[in-house]
Amino acid sequence: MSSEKGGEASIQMTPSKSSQSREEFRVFEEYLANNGLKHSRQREVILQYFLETGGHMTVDDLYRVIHRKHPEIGRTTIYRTLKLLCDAQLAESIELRDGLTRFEHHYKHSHHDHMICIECGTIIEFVSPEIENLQDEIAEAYGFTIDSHRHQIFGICQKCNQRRSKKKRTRRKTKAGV
Amino acid sequence: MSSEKGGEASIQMTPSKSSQSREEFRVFEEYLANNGLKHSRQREVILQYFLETGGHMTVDDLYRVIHRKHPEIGRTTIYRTLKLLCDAQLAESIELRDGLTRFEHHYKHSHHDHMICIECGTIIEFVSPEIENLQDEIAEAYGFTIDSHRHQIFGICQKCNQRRSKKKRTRRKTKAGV
DNA sequence: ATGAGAATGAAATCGGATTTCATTTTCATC
DNA sequence: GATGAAAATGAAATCCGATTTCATTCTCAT
Repeated sequence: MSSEKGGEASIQMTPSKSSQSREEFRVFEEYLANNGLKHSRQREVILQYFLETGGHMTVDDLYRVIHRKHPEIGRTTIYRTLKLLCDAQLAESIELRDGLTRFEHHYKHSHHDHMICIECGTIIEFVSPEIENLQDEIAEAYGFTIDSHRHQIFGICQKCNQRRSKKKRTRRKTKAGV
Repeated sequence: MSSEKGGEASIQMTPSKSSQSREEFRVFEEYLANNGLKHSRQREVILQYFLETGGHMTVDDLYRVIHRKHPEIGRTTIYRTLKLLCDAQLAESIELRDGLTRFEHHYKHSHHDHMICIECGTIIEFVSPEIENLQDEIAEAYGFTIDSHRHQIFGICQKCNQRRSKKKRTRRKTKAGV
């Protein structure tokens, strides 16, 4: 799950030049300027890697990836910068059940909830306007004003289901054979 | 929220004799017996207080309440016993956003989700079969087998809403007066 | 160039939860 | 009722993600 050596092919490790022109960088610059904060090389690098890597990264995931090329950037700065990115609405933090905070891309990403595979860790995003509506109705019935919510479904994803049933079939065959 | 001095009237501090006859004690005894575990005075006391106090207690809430009458019972034992109660299906742990684990009564309590007031901490339980159905449909569409879920709505409860609007009105009046 | 204020990063600290370990308690067996 | 093996206890140590501290470095308006 936490990409250590496996999924490197799918994750861009060396930010491409084109990413430099991403809107997100402008948004971040603006945010810093509007808040009397300063630009820094570290912040730029961290945003770069945050954008390049898939969503749902932990601080440590990101730290390990960045550390290879930028061993001078510390964990603390990554913690702080990710918090800044959240404040700037570029990132959003989510917490599943493992106690780790993960960071999603938030810029122009619409609201969604999560299904999490408890076997392989895959995170599937889903949206259900119907559920959101029911939620609003329930809140209203209680005189409750919604600020935010989290809706997480834990279970076994399709791939792991298939892997499991394959294994079971094999095991059964073996048993019968013996 | 965490009952330190305020809501004591509503929380039974000295377990009544009648609580001794609760079914939960039998379930616990059975669980212990079936798993080669031993009965202990501490475990009985902890279960007693767990049942007597309202749901959604943290380990520390429970520790403070128990400590007054039973200063010899340590936090560690409370941690361990609550875990046992979860294993025995008498309790269920939930985690909100404050990083603390809370324990609900689970015995013969049906599934529900939570609305949490971000002002006063009140936890409202709600059930929505419609949402559960939609959830199942979504999972099925993804070939996902649900193991469990958590659905938490954060916002302002009715009481706090009223308190707020009252304050606002007063403030407006004051401003106008000055 | 320069200086005030912000950013950095290593190390210390925080805090809830878990583990360790020496001691005590439980309970089946005699 | 005594006995001993196994479980339970609790204080202290440890874990671990996250935050804070603080001396140093960097940014950037002037």
